[in-house]
Amino acid sequence: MTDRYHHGDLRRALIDAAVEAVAEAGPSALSLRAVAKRAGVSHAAPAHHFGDKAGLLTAVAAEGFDRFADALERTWDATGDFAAVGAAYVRFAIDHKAHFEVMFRPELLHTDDPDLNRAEARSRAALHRGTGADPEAVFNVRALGAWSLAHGFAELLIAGNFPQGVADNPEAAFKAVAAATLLGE
Amino acid sequence: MTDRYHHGDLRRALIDAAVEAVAEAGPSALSLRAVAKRAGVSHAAPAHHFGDKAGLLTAVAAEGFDRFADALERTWDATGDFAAVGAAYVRFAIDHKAHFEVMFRPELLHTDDPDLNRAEARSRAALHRGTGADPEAVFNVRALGAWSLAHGFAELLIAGNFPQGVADNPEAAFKAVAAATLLGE
DNA sequence: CCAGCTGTCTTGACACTGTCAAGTTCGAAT
DNA sequence: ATTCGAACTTGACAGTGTCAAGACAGCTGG
Repeated sequence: MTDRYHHGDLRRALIDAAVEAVAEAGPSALSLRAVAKRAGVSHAAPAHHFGDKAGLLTAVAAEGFDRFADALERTWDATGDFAAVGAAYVRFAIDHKAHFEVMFRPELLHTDDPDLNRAEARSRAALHRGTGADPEAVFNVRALGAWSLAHGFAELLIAGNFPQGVADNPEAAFKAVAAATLLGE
Repeated sequence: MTDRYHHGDLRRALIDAAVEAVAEAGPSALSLRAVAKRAGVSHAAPAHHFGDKAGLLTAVAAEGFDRFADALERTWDATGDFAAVGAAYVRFAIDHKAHFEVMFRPELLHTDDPDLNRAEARSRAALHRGTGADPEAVFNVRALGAWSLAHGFAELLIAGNFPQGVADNPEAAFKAVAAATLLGE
């Protein structure tokens, strides 16, 4: 039924396939040929859309940063609470593990990709807002601290460094940690 | 002069070569054959000592955790101050970027390796001590918070997500961040 | 002194990888 | 109706990890 040529939205299908593959075995084990097979196309089809392997991962990362920004903005608008934004940070890392594992790994990406940079900037702005920092300041210690706390928590958690109790309810655990460590207003 | 067989301490030489290679291009770009060439041996020599690629990276990670524990213990003994331990955490990530990039990436390692587990436990104990947490408690929010803060700061820094001012003097920046965000005693 | 054994390293092979060049197919514009 | 260009395939190449087999060195017991 489907033509061999002109798939329709192969770009989309390849990104989805890549996300699945990354979710299963991590970014370093990703194979372009396996992604192509998963999408039912020839082994060189990905290169046509993304240039090379880093190009495909860059597209995944860009999509990740966009959804990330969405999630952060959404919970900030709904709660206006930093701890909630931090919990959303952690939740995103778990629910979109594949995206997250790629987003902060510049050696796998084309860091000058305009789409990636745009999505990155969105996330950065959302984060800045969520930490209550002055968006004009280039160097805000409160913002760096809040970002570090949420990011470190997320990284350590998805790498399996935290005890079972944390993994069972990560958002609550993060809120407890934030309350116990962060300075008040 | 050098025999082709019985190198002397090939295991050591291979680990060093691997560390150099990782430092240059990251763990995912590591090639066993390139490591072998760097050490001046045949392409299959690494497999004999480490089994496979993950085995070599596991050895690197274990060495990393040992040096990491050393550094943390040293600064805790010298200062007794958490912020100093956190700064040492960050300093280690910078000075031993290659080791650090491998240590927290379980999908690249043999996570059941006894040597790795021993070194990991050493680091964990040193960290626990450095955060002033009860070593018996399995779930200490203060310890998790301090660990997350230092780890997140280190990860974001070496991934290039922080402004230039932070990279210029990372230890001072971390201490400032810790002072501005962490609750007091 | 020397036979055999064990661990160290090499050689050769295999299937798989990313990337490139060339070819094929199809939709659309002219 | 023809040309044109984008989408995708096919085929090739060098490089990869891993495995089996072989070559070598040094020790161990006679």
